[in-house]
Amino acid sequence: MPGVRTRFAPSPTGSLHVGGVRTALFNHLLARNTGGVFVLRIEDTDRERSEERYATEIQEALQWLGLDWDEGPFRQSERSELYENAVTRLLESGAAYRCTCSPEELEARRTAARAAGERAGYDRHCRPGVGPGPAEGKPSSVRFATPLDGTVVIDDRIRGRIEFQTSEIEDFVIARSDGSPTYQLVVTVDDADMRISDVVRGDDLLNSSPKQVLLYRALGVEPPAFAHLPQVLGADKTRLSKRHGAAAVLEYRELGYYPDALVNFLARLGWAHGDQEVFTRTELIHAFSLENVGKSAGVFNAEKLDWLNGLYLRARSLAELAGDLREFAGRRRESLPGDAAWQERMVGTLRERAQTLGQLHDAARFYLEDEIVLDEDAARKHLTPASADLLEGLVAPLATLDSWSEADLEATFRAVAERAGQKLGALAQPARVALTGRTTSPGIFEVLAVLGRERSLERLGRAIARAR
RNA sequence: GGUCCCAUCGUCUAGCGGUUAGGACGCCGGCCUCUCACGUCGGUAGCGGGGGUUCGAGUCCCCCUGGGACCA
Repeated sequence: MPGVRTRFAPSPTGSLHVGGVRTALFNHLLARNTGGVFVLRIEDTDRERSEERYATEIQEALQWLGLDWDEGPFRQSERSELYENAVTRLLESGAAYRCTCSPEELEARRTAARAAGERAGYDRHCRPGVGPGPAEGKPSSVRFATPLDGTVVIDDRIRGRIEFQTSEIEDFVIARSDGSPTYQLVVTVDDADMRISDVVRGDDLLNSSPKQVLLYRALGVEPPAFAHLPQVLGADKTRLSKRHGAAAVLEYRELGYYPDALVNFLARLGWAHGDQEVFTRTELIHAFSLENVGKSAGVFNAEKLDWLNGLYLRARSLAELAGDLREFAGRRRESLPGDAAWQERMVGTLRERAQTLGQLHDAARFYLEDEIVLDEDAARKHLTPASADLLEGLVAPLATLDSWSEADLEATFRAVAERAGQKLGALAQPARVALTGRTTSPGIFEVLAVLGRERSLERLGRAIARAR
């Protein structure tokens, strides 16, 4: 069996979105688990809508996700000669013919046909031996001469056998009157030229597969195997677009998601391996198979991605996580104060409460900035005259505490609370608001320990003043 | 309009004729506890409908319904 060769062929007409990434991922996994080759091809034949910045962005996104390719990126815009040759060959072999019908003529006959209750497709007016033939001296497009009868069978690796009657396939255009080749032609010529063995793509292209098979035959090339992936939908079950929160993949980087988490999540959207939810890259590569890809469209479940990302985040060592946060803050054009050791202690107190680096960074604000943001509701509830007295009782013992350790801090709190005849919570909550500005935070002793004595006492003092 | 595809908890899914229909996210509750979270234990919730085939259908076949894609 010749080696597996898969490809990902995006058009640079917009940012790469998560649906596209999943297509790329499945192609990548299929190539990797068979020891095959993964090809990247930029389908930039549409000069009007293609933009270089998107071509660049797509590659950056794939690299960020670790979806490395073995060949390419090939550019269709640099391969026109190949397409022109193919059109010429098809014309010469009689598999295609010139058509001089103008858009107006086509539209008129189409309307008439529909009124007469007939098929709306091209009427084969210019096809030799069928219609009157092309007119002289008019601009011509090139159409494929679809066999008048017969069937095309797609043995889809996900959906099984799908049969198309060629009589239902009209004589589609393969080259426009300006000579530019159409999608059907270009894709087929490239896939054939690049010896793609498995075309894995979205099921929105399912209906164009029989046309491509016909082209392969006419070109004298054995068609590849096909696998049509179900769509990825937004929460409202419509196609993914900008409206669905983060659509562009690189936005997930800006939000602080891990590429491995996103890949893990996307792999499980439409594919399953028993009950397993969490996969390393290696496991993914070994476990993946097209046969286990589902057929129905799937909704992008953002909460599940968050959960998974939290798992990946918590699996990082403190040193790694501190490094991740430094890099992330840098991306936001901010930097972290303190040395690496202090940063590690800080993220250690926060990581169980964050699912993304963005959340981690936001939650770290009271550590990072001198001025805390005081939540008004929290202050009203916890910074009262009564709690001011309680907090006051903390000041002297903390100021003279021998070691600023979590254990000693806790002992001090418990002693102060007990002397006041209060539970620990009655003291801890006001202290939390005083130190962090909020009612929820890491453990109060951890917070004190990381903040340090000076900053802690200063914040306590200010809170007491405000509470009175 | 034509062709094609799809259909198990709210969501992602396991299931490949015999299961108390399993797991995960979410949600609800218990435990842990200085708050929140993490963790842990438990709970809620599903085979779209109708016909067949079969001793027996979530599973196989047909129809309907409902989604969707492409072409026009």
